[in-house]
Amino acid sequence: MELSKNFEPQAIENKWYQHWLDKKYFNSTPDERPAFTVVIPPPNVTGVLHMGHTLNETVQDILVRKARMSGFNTCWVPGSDHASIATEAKVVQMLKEKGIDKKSLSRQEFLRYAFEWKEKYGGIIYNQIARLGCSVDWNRTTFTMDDHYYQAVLKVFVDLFDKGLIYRGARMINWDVAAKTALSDEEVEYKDLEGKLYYVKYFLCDENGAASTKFISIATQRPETIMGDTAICVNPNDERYAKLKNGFALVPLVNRKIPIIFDEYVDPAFGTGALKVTPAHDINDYNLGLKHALEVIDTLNEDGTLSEAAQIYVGEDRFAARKKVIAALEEKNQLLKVDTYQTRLGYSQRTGVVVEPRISTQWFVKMKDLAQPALDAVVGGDITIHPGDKFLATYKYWLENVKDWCISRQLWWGQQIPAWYDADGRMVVAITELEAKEKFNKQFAIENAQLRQDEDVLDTWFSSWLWPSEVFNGISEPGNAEVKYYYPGSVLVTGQDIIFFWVARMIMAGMEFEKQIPFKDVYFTGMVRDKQGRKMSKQLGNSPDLLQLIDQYGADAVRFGIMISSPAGNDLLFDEGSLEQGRNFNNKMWNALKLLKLWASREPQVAGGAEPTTQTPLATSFATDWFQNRLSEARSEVDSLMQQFRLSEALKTIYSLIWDDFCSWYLEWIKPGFEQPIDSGVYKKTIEFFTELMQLLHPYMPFVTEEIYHRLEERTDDLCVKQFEKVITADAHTLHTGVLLKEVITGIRDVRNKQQIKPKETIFLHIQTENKVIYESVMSILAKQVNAASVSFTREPVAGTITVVIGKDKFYIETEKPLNTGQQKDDLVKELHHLQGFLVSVEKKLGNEKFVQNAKPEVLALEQKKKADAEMKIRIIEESLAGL
RNA sequence: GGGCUGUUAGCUCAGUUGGUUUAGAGCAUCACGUCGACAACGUGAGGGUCGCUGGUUCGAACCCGGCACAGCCCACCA
Repeated sequence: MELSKNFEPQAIENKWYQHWLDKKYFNSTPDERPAFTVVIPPPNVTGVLHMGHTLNETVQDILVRKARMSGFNTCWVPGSDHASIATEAKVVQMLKEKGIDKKSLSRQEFLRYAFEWKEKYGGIIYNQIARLGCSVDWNRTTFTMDDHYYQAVLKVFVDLFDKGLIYRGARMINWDVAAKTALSDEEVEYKDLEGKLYYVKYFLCDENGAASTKFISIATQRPETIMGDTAICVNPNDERYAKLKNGFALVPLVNRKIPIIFDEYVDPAFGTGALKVTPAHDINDYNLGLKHALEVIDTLNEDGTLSEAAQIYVGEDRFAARKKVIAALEEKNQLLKVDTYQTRLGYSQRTGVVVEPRISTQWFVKMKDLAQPALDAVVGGDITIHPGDKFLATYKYWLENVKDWCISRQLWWGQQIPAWYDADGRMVVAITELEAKEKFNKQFAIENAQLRQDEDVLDTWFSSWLWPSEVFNGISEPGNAEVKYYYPGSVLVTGQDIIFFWVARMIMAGMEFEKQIPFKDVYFTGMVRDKQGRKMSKQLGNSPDLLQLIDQYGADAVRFGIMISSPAGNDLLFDEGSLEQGRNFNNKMWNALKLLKLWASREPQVAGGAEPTTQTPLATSFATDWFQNRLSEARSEVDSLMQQFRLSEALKTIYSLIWDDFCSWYLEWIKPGFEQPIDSGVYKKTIEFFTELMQLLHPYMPFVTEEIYHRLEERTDDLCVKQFEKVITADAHTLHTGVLLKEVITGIRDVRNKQQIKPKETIFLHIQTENKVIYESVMSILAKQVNAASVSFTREPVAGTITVVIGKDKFYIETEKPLNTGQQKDDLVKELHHLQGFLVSVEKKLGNEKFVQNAKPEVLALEQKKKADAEMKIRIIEESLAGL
């Protein structure tokens, strides 16, 4: 079959992916092999894969494929998350574009639209995962709103409620005014910015509310909330305000009388030392209000507009109202001054609006008891975090200081909270209405109660925390055969940004419901940024389209590019240049394949046949010997690196093994002469090496390796499931000879370059060495690689030549044209200076009595060897210089 | 405000318990090259007083203190 000039990924990717699917290589059922389980961090169902996912999925696929080829029964579960807020916002937007207002729909109608939307767009991410080559078990695709999953979430809710770990109550929570729902603390992102501090005049008054001309000045960031003020607070030790004891003041604009209270919470040094207390709209004020039994006046509606309670500017948005309040205060001469001020505001992670602290009745999970086992699992070492040093402290701190988790959301897209109320506000928690009625009967002796289910749904993370277990129906059918076999998972690969949202909570859920850790290792990938280090974002337009990249470079090149520049745990600066490098790597291997095919077409001789072989058997046998050992050496390096999750370094090792050792050295060493056939034994060995290389690389670049695997030889099996052989320990002596040979070749080529000897011009090489045996074994390789017409040994320096010194050996290069000894002399002098400097430092060390006394014997011996080597090299160079 | 991490070649990073020939790789750069796999290539080269500063040590990129800069996480001061 004719091979194309370059590797063409488009032509083979779909073919092989389909083939792997047809062969069911990715499908797993429990058997006698050990399981290697990975659950995908489920992306948002209506999302598209961004570069962060790409990195994540690639890392998982590498680990899974490697395990699959190493005797494990691998099971990688794909799926997606219903992402309640994000998806609901998209559906609401879609409806709006169609001219439909969410409010005009019933819950059922809305959910029908939402499921339609999910069916339409949910497939996009799965297609992208497949295009990337991910070896997921598609039969196990799970969605967090699948029936069994939905039931599992409800079951867990009821269970935790019965255990007293879920409660309902009015608390101050974070409110998203755009989505009109409560948020958890984790869903709020804080940003530092420059705000303004307004100093407002509050007139004092008597207990009847009669205004005085005296006033107290108060600093606030949020003048639009003053209508909700229910006190002014000062520090009891602040002498300036001591005379205000039992006093009152009037809220500006609305002239409501409020008490002046005293609490040490107030910092006299900040602002004016007096604080307006607005319990409905600030967490600190709320706590202060509780302590002093203050009235709560909520002046905001759920959408962030001012409520009736505000009395003025009712219905205006909070920020518009702020401007109006400021203007009104100014007009009444009650605005004293405005300062700029560094502050921090909380924004909703999903909708981006400024979050409003709001008192509201919500459902909460008590976290303290759940946190302890999750903490122990990681601190005790049952779960290992990679890179550990970086995240262990963060994880610990969060769990040790964890607060209760607000899990109710005022949305429709999600699992509806299984709490049931009757008209009198009595409540039970039960999965079905029928069960709820039974409970009502039991608890309240009410038969056939008229019940209404809680309108709210649960936080998305309240379903995703069950993921490692419920993808195997571990919650809905506890102890089933699959969950027993696959749980706990092997490794969880995810972004460090969801360590609290998801990782910590999965560990809690695992410990609570399975009584076992959910996975043994956690591997945190860094964040993908652009090459200038900026976050990827739609606004900057620096977030590439994955499918377009795959079309352009091929999936293997994308995987290569993202992995080669992805040091463990660090952020990754994404640069298309690295994809190019991946594409070039594909071509390099493709061309090596073409070379082998070229040799094959020249009818390889039968080894030991009648015809004389054209190669020096000794030389080719060294080449194959050497590469065999080099391969073993690299394989154990790769294994060790991968075990430490140093995937980028492992890839670099393989890359260099293939490009440098195999293509640049080995193939050149065994390359037959012009129009000569290759020795069949060497050819066979080479096919084996190439095969092993493809196997080693396959987890990283599955498509090109599978293709080459099948083109190297007719096969009935597939690389995808080819099991790794045991690594044989490499022979150090052979490896060392290889290193020496490369060094000699490079040294001589360097001289050729500097002397401007054309590649076609031959040289005569004379070797002066005490170790002839080594060079005899590689003589023909050496001759070919430096284009020497002859290689001979000598006991004496050869006049009229250029000398190259490698180790203890000298190489005299003789040519027919005159040589530039000036250049040679400069180089030798430079080298001499370097060695002399080095010698001085070694001698200094050895001359130091304390060193000789304290250093370990092997260190001392090494230093002495260094000294001897340096002295010898200096002597050799001096001799060479004398001969010039 | 508290905590964590980092600072090594133009860029991105290695450098494993302090000693392994006075610091390594990839990319980028430069020179030469179209030779029968490969110019998306080959051969070779140049490039770093390891952020600064004290200290420990016979010996420090590595250990300790201080400083500077960068990044991240956490925190209710109006």
